[in-house]
Amino acid sequence: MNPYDHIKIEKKWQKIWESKKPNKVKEDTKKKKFYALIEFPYPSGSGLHVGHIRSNTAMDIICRKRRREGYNVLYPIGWDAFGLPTENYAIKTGIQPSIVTKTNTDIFRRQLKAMGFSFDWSREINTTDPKYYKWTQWIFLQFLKKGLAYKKKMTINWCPKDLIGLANEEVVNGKCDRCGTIVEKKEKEQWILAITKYAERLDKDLDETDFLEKIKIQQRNWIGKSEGAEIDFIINGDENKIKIFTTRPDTLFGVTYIVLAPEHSLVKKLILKVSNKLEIEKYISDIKNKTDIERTDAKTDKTGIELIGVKAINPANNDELPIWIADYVLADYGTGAVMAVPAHDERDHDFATKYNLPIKEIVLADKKEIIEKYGTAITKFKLRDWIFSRQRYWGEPIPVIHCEKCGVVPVPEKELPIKLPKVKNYTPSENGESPLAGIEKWVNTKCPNCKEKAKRETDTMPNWAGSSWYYLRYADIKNNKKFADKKNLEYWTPVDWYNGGMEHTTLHLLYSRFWHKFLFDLGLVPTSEPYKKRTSHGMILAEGGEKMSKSKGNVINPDEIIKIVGADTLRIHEMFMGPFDQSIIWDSNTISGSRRFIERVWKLQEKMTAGESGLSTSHATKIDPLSPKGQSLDLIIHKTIKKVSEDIEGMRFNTAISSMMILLNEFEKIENLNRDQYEIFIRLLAPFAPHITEEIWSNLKNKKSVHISDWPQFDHAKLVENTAKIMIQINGKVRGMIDGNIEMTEENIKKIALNMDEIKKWINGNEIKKVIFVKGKLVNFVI
RNA sequence: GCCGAAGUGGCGGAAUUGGUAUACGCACACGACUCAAAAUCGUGCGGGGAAACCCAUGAGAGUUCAAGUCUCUCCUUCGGCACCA
Repeated sequence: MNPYDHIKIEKKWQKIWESKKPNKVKEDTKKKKFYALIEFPYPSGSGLHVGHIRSNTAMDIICRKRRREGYNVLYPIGWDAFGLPTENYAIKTGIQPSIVTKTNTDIFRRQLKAMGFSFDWSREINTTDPKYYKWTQWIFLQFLKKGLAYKKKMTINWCPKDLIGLANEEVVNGKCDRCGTIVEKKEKEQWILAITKYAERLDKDLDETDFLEKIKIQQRNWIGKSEGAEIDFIINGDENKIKIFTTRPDTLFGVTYIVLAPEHSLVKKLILKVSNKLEIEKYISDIKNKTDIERTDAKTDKTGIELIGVKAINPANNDELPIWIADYVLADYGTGAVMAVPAHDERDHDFATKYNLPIKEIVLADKKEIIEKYGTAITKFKLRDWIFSRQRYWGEPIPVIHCEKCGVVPVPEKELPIKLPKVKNYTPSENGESPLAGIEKWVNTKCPNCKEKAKRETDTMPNWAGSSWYYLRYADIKNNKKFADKKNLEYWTPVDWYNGGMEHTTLHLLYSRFWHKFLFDLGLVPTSEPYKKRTSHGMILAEGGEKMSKSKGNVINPDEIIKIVGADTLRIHEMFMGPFDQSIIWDSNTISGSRRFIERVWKLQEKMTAGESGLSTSHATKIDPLSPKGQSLDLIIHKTIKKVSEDIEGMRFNTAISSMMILLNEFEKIENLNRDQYEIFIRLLAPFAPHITEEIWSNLKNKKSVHISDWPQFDHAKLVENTAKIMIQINGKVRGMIDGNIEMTEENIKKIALNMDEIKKWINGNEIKKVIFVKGKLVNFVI
């Protein structure tokens, strides 16, 4: 037997798979389909991350199992290649982003292939390919047509380092999600996608999905649905009314004052009537100078000022209420105005205490009645519309033209794609314009409508655009008439199982659900939800629990590990490390255990292939040896088949591997292992370690690949244990053990137990008050 | 503050869902092989105790014949949201 040479074996089979393309799939209506998806990677300059390997291996195992269960499995891969890091690298080095992307995807592709993942490489996509982003642009035009893409001058979150506008989802604790710089406010015309139009459905339709509960909860929190009522408060001696939003109309009788957000449009009008105009103006300008972090920090004291001279009237009891403006009321939620009920609401209470406002005991009213009499039932969401334009180069150009006469004119669909022109300087400008604005030849064009001189839009789309629909393109990547043919979509979609990171829950996952629903409404996709099931992997962290990053120099390079121990060992190691859904700290020292396991699997072949006739005879005589513990080996094997099968589906890869280790330990102890039994083991291990198992499988003179062999089925009959160790307990503590039969009766066991010295000792003449009997498990004497 | 997840050996972690706590692996110790080392194989490995036994699953109570698992109170860690009316 040759020593295990992972380099030779892995190269050999990868070459064969490369030429035979065993995982290339066709739409085959006779077969049940299984569409498995992992988040396509951003091809960064630091190469494949061990975290990619974790999630890709997990889904690879599931796919390999499903193929062998008869499914037609689509497991595709591509590149989400637009984005800032590539562009920043281009700025630094002067190398074109498209070239950087090519270099990086080549590296990623090589690394993924070296891991033996069973992707259908014939369906590889790249979001930066004009043939791909033609359709990203096309979908944008559909949004525009339906009025769901609009341009608006607004205060946006501006990252002064990246020189880019950010979506709400990209601002974390007032900082840029990408670089950590404190976000500034900037007035700018922006393209917006009206995701809020879909808020209700994005919330409700989660019910239909099989997403992990924590994912549903996080999305629901983010969408922030709350049901309540709008109630108008008349202003004394003024034709204007204050419309407030409340989730507790039943507390209307406890209202003691009204609060407007400082930015509320009514403030400008009411200020003309008040006696403290100057103070109010000063207050408002002070607020404007605060950053979001300063203003929204719940720990800082609430501030406010009364509009002296105007009063609002409570419609329920005609109380005259003071009107305040305060920073704790947000302009962009609800109506930007609240009715304050200090007896009920903690924030109102704090504020009332601070400013000596009355606190009135409340009697709860009938909610429905209040709404009927004084207001309108309404549902509000925290979700904001999606700021969709970026002032950068490396993204899809937004396909519209600005004409002085005709305004915003969509690029005619037949002119798509609007390709990114080559640029010399990728640096964005301080005034917030995309580098594209500097390319006059590209910018200056003709209006498709009136044929007069016009200018192209120079903003590009965010990196979330291409990933919002990529799973649809996999169904039909070569189509140049549609983003994907309906027939293909009907066969493959929805995605059956999508695994990805929790960090995308309120970004990519939400955005793509939104796009999908929009396309569904246009009749372009067959289902209203894109993904049936969504699971999530835990992150792999560097020592000390930190994120791995190039700048910290704590990145683990998979190439080195593959070279030293092999891809199969790395796969096993990452799956064995710990529970798949939990984050874990990388520890290179423990890989040796997985390598030892793989080597012992390799060595076990000797028992099979040793001797000239070893192979065929052991196949024929099927003896079922007993394990040293006296259990039938068949029983252990069938238990393992059950465990591995169930654990794969439940993503409990760590325990699946441990059960295979246990089986291997048994195999090693047994002299006359028969070939069928060993082959079952190899077939179970194959999804985890595809190279070594394929090699062993062929050494065992099997003609076809192990990866198309049937998935082992366990036999219920063989799972029945008839021997059992029966515990004898005294007061719930184990004091003895009987080797017995699972069918033994209570009387029988009692008789034996009461004769055992170690039991007699404990009973010692005490009265037996009660006996608990669990068949095949235990007898408990209560004394 | 609210929502969610989790606290088990020196370490990563198991535990048929209420029935032998610490599977599997790492590390460690001893032994075999070797001139020697590495690798490999074998044995041991929660704590206390000479033993009988006793004590241990973040802390404390409770339910139960029996609790890592169920209930309550509290503590800690990690994620998410956060002045959302």
